Amino acid sequence: MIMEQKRLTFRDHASLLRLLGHPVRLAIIQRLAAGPRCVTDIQDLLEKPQANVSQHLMALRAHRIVDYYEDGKLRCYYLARPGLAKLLAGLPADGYAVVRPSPEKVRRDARRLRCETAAEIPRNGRGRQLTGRPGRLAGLTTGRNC
Amino acid sequence: MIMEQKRLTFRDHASLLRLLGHPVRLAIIQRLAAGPRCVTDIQDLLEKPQANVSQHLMALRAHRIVDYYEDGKLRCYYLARPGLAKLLAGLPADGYAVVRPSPEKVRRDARRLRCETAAEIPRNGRGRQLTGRPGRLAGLTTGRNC
DNA sequence: CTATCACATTAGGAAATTCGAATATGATTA
DNA sequence: TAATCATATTCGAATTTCCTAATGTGATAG
Repeated sequence: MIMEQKRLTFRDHASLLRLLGHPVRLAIIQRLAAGPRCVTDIQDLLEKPQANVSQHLMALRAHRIVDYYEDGKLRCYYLARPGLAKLLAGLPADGYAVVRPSPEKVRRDARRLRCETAAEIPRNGRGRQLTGRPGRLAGLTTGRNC
Repeated sequence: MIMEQKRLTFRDHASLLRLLGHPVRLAIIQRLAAGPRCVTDIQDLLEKPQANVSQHLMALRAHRIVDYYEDGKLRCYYLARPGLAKLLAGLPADGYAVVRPSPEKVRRDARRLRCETAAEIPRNGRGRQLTGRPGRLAGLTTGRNC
């Protein structure tokens, strides 16, 4: 089995997350996680108009989240990436824990990283300046540290 | 510690995923995963204009993905939900495995679920019909099974 | 062959997002 | 106090997303 490791960019991830970020599409994924379904059944379960469900399925198909086999005149959709669905199912439990670190530590760490940034960024001469920003740094404003 | 278990809907999940579904916001989260940062540093690292970074931070703040402490005239942003960032980091490895089940099994399972659907849905008389769909089912079309 | 079923596709407008430019604000420095 | 720095907010336009209505299509039933 040949694996293409395509080095995914933020853009790739973002478009996948945007795709998942729709209530109807999430509902479709949840239903399909329980087993394959034909389009009409999905419609009935979600109580959404046919064209709309079809469009969302098309979108999911385009990113290979789902796929289908034909069965007579039915199309049996199934999850092409079960791992993704499982990840989504676990999202609230893992992802929603809010943390409140001590202000002092946050401030200290931010200052330290700020100093490292000055070295990290190749602002010698003038690096790439894609946007019309002035480019502060190396002249670190307030003599707070470093 | 009191936990509000707010029973999250698809709508909630979707809006969170949409929020994460932007390359600049993902980049911000990645940077903050390495430690807290002030806004100017984030700007420099991402090479994006100030207003834009500020807007994205505002969006992330609104969903409590990030928060900040003040340090003089700086604002030190940090991840308020580290678990979410970790989940995002692991996303490509876990979520991208594509599966290809046998057509026969998919078709069989879809048929079986289709039959269960007929019982599951309370279409007696006429249930809620939010959308103007005709409402097939119980009259299962083709005598394929059940 | 004709009708119907299951689904896809197209077209258009409404709504939401995104971004840059300009402006505002509040702390700090001179 | 005036100037500046770090950041936020507002405004409007460009772009994208979403949905409904209408129509197209291929398989099957009659």
